[in-house]
Amino acid sequence: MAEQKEFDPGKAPKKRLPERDPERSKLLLIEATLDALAENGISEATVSKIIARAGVSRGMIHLHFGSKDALIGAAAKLFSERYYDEMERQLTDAANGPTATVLAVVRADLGPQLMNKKSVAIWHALRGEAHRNATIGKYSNTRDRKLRKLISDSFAAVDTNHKGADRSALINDATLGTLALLEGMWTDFMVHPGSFNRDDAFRIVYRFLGGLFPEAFKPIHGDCQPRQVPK
Amino acid sequence: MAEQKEFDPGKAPKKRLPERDPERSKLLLIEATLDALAENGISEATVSKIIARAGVSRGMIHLHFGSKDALIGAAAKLFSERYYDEMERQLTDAANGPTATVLAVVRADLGPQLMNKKSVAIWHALRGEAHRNATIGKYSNTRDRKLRKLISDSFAAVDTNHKGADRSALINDATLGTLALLEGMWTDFMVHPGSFNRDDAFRIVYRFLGGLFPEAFKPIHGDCQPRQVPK
DNA sequence: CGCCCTAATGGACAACCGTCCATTAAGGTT
DNA sequence: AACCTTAATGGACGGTTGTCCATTAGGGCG
Repeated sequence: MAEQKEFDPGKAPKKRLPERDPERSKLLLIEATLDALAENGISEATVSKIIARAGVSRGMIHLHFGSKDALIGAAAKLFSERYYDEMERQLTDAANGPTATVLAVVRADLGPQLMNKKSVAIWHALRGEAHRNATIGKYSNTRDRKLRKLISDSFAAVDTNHKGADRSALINDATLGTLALLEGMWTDFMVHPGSFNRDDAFRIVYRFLGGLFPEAFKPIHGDCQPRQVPK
Repeated sequence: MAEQKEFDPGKAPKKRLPERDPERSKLLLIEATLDALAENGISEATVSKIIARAGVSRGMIHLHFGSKDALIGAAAKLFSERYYDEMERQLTDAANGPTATVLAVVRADLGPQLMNKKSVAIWHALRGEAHRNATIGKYSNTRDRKLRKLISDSFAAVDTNHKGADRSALINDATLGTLALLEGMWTDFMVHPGSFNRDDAFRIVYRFLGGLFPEAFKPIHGDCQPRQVPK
């Protein structure tokens, strides 16, 4: 099984790729793991299902990763890295000033490249196993910390009117609140994929920001709404 | 094991409870299931572990519930009912006016009776399996819908200044935003149980509410903070 | 070509999974 | 007492799990 090699028109016309490629095999397995997690949750992401998806033999997981848990850890690592890479890619597109940065983070997190059925399903599947697999916890925490610092610094640059304890409390509240709100939006998206609306979600976060920093995030009234979330 | 009957001083002095009690057995199994989910996640909540915790024999699950999935569904049902029962109990304590109701809901959801390590772990374990077990999805949606209606109605009563489309959008945003914020706080509590602070979480939600309804939820300044979260 | 290194295979393995059922026994009724 | 209903038991069952390893075979080098 799984030896189809795309499809074979006639007589193998351009067999240039090496038949043995450990890096490709690893990636195939990780990709298959993410697919399995997204589609069926952690309890269905078994060795048999994963190797069937990847189209490789049973021994590959032990050969390249040592164990299934290590494979899942590697999948969590790649997933986390891809999230942050895509986030950074979108930030360089529109990085002028702290206010724009915060809005760009929110817009990116709620956009279809980062928040979609597959990534949200993977995220929740991994969350449920984070306490059992140390690698998962490690990489979801890494992502979390990077994002936290990014927007915390932006809020610090936004807020130029306060001082002292008030100021640091406000920045901290804005950071934690924004992250919690986005986290909750991901859950909402997963639970109600049909009725969830990206623009509504963005507007809600914007209202939260406007409540904390009214000058930077001007209140919405009527048809003067912030730019729409992409797609 | 698990037949200790409290402790046995001498010669079984007061053997009054019936030896056979199907309701007690069911509850023992459900409780053991919730414990197993909280402690080890869904992948470790196996039949063997559950019956060992409950101290009953292997055949009980099939006898009383028909299958393991049905048992987990029953556990999800009880968990969900207990959440809402406790929520209502805390609401009757202080139910005067819509503003107070919303704050009571937030305070209750963030309080130690509802949001604690065990319940948060169970909640996330169940979330990950909701797509596979229809009963789980059913009961978590029921809870969600009841809570949504409760606070949505309260916001409608709070907001007496707007009208038309603006009004319904505001109420909807407040409802979705509050729920998402609370949901995100549960996740934050689970991921960072050490650094999470209930009062900070409450203040953040309060700031969100104050941003949307400034008259009902007066801005915080300095030492005039809203009442602390219990415990 | 023959040689070596190692990617890749796929079956063997014990351990465990969830389900089922023949059997035991508790507690009430006649 | 004998009898009936049914809660409870615990072992047996076929299937699947994740790990491991003896074997095969690809591809670069001498």
